Amino acid sequence: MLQRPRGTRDFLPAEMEQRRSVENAMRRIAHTWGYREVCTPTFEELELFTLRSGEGIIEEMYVFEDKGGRKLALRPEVTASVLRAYVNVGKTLAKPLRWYYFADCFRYERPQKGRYRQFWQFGVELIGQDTPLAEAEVIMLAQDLLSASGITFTLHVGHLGFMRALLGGLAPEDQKKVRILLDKKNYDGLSAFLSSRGESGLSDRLTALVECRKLDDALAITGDMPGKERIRELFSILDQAGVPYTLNPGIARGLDYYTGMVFEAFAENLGAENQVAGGGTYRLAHLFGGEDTPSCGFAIGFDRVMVARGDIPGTPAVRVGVAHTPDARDWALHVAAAFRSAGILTESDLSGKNLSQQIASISRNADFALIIGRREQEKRSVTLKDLRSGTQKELSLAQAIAEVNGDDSCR
RNA sequence: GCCAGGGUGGGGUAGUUGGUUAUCCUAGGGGACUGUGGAUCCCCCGACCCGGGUUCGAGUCUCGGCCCUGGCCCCA
Repeated sequence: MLQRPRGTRDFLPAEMEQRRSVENAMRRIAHTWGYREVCTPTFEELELFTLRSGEGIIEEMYVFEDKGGRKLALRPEVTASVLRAYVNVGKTLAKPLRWYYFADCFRYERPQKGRYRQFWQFGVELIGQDTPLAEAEVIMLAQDLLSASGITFTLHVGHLGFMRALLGGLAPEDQKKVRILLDKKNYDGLSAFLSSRGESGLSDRLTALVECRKLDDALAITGDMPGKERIRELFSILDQAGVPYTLNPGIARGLDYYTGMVFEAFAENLGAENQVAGGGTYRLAHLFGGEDTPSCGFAIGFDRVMVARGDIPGTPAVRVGVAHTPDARDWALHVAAAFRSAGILTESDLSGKNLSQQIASISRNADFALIIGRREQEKRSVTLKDLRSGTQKELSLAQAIAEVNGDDSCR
């Protein structure tokens, strides 16, 4: 038997309904913040991604050549595409741009819990505004979106300025090594490494900074630093707005294109892959041939949100099944059409079996049965049977629709 | 790429020291039954992940691969 490709999934209706319900909740939230959807190609020129992240990522991408010999890649994330689109077709729009996307991405990695080779991201980019308020808005929107998804999570907010203030004296290569050691909490290794660079005093200050959870303490460690007032303002906005965040000066996000604020969100009960969102302030547009443009954004790992959320049964729509005798087919079709026009989920029995069997079949998954036989057809009426109470009555079409809709609104 | 544990009908399972036609539940389909309920009866569908090896004989032992689940690495 043919198997689906490794790291991909099939979603059956029950799961798709849950996914769509969360997706729609996120869309609604983004909409109320004034963010509008964009859609970019599923595949892009390979260079778009190597420009952003270096040649190393080719190993972890789906890369292919098309029939014209172009080097292409399935998108491993969407931010690069969105910024490319901005440079290509969006740069004359009035700033700031508030954009969001919901898109599947592809990475060639070892699948595990919350990690698949095809996965979905819900992301937001705020382009062309470089203020603490803009950064705060993006964080608050992330908070709003994750809350709406129904998961419990913690939000960690940091700023690259802290670490830069301490590491400024080191060569870029050494800075990277330090960040990796810090990220792994390998403090002995860190201390040894910094001693070898004649910076032994830095080690304690760095570890203190990474563990630090109060802004004043962090600033005390870094001393005077560029952008200090701006950082104060950002966190003051978050405090004023009551955003439940944890200060985490240790977030490095490992990437060179982040320029200031960075944040991550972690969900419970997700195992090793518990990060459900990440983002920050960055600059990318100039890499793709545009003007240097400040941007801020994040992506939510939609599949991880769904795993963290667990099964939350939705309220099923009221369902109506239509049973009919062969001589009443035309009236039955008319009745079904009228119910659907009224917005009611209406399934016609297609089997042509006798009424008894049709009703038996309908009663397995519907709330009401409509029974349409010659009697009803002649009187232009319907027999509506409430399958939960077992009661039934013969009604006009309009009355029956009102009855079912009334029941629906009580749910 | 690395480590560990797994893989028997669609789902869940039994399968003894290797030994008939692989068990049971459930789901699905069909029939009996043409104006009223999920019933009943009968029938059907459908599995040992794939390939090599050992053996008279492999679901069972062995090797390789694939896939799944955790974890490591990575994480744009």
